[in-house]
Amino acid sequence: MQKEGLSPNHLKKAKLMFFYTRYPSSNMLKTYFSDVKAAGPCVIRTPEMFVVTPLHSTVKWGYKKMASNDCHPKKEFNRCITSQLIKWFSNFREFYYIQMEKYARQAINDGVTSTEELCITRDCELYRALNMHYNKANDFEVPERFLEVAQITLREFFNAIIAGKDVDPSWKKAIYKVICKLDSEVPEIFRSPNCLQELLHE
DNA sequence: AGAGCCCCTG
DNA sequence: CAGGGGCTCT
Repeated sequence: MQKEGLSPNHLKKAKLMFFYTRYPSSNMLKTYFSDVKAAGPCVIRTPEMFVVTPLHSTVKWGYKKMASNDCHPKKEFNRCITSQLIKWFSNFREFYYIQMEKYARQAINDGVTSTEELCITRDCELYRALNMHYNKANDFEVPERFLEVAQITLREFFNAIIAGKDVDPSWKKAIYKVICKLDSEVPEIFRSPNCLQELLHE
């Protein structure tokens, strides 16, 4: 019997999925986490349902109105789950990009001048940091494609910094725009509720 | 309005 | 990772 809400295993699964997709759509997430269920009616603790006093923000009033017109605990639950998954990937990206920038600056400080010198291999420091974060148990075979994307990302940061683009507060936006195009298909196995067992035991 | 993303915090 | 504010786009 699967417990309600997102479990530690779901988190682990999400992290492995990050190796394929950095920017999953909410619809995609819904299909890959369709096994997440609500335990029962009205157990969902969303901000909408907590709002009782209209003494504060108008935004909360809007939520309350929404809840009264459309009070479907199930839908509220799914909405909540989806946004939590979206949040997870947002956090994943944050870590990812922070590592990339750090490593790129470090390379520059170390005297690297050519982007050709920056390669992501399975034994390099950056890869180990990423693997430690998304695949801590190291029981999953990280797809080669991820290494390519990571390398592209690293070089993107490197070139931007070398070109002095980091003086612009929003200089990373351009990089994000490039990276979001590099998502690959997530293997079908991930749709299975028991994908972790299937993935890690082969 | 609502969904998302990012940034900064804790 | 979760919270919360700010900004964008639909």
